[in-house]
Amino acid sequence: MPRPIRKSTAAPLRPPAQAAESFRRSRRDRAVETAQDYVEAIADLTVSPGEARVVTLARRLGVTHVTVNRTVARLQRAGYVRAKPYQAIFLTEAGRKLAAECKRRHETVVAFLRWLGISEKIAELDAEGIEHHVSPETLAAFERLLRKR
Amino acid sequence: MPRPIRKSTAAPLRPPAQAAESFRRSRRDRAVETAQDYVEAIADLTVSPGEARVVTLARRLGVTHVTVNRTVARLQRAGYVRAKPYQAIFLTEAGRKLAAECKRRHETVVAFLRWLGISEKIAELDAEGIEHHVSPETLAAFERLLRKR
DNA sequence: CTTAAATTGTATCTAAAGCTACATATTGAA
DNA sequence: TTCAATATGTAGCTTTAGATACAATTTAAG
Repeated sequence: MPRPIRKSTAAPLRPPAQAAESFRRSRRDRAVETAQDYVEAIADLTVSPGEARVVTLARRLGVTHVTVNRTVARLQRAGYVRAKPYQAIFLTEAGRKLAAECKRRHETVVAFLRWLGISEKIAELDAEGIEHHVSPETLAAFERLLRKR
Repeated sequence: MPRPIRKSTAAPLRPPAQAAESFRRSRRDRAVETAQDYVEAIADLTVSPGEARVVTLARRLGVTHVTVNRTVARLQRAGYVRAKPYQAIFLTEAGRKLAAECKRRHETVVAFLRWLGISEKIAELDAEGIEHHVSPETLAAFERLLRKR
């Protein structure tokens, strides 16, 4: 009964494709977020308590050791970590580089939120979600503001 | 060979659990992000071109009509939309409310990024990812700054 | 040196979100 | 009114990320 409303027979293809771009990026981001969280946590744990083990990672990330296991295997395939059965997990050069970038970006986002007057706790919480979606341009804008504060 | 390094026999449980909180929230958020993107898109399309159809939504969100179909079914189970086979998709009262909240938040984030000097295009792109992770506190801080600009 | 506890690994399930390929329904135009 | 094009639906595959239950290994303590 109710017929679809269409502006023309030839459906518009350009404008919608452009509008979809931000959604696509947002989704694609999700695939690397986990990797970033893991390498950052591994880098932390390698400093203290001295090495990254499966259970320690699981506690830090709030998941079971099974999830950690599978994800670490994937990160190894992707070339970010080295891991052998029943041993500690180490970052590769690529992993260390990624971790450093993430750490810097995370700290910038937290500092920026703190500058806005957000409490330490909320800033940490929000940053964890936000940091993965901040473009270089926006990160630069954050840093600019923090410098001239 | 290499033995795990442990500070004490009784592994610390409190501090790590607290650290894991932000990761858990960030992950939990992901589950509702899709719902928010969909209801916002449906609300838009209901205004123009007049109704939300499966293909239109698919083009807007940059996915196939199959994905839209399955997700719309889930949103219906969740009580956000009404949808019957081969007909347009409508928001329920709950869906309209959620869409309005998302729209307002999205616009605030974009306006804030624009205020920081970010270009329209990048602001839109970043906002799409960031908006889902902005707490009420942080949103309020954005609005405060925009008011006294 | 044995053994209980902790850690790590494996098998298997679930759910979300993406896809292609194919089937069915609807619309609009000849 | 038929029919081709468009829209919608369905079947089945993939990946990611979570889980429980159970098996195997390692560590630490007696």
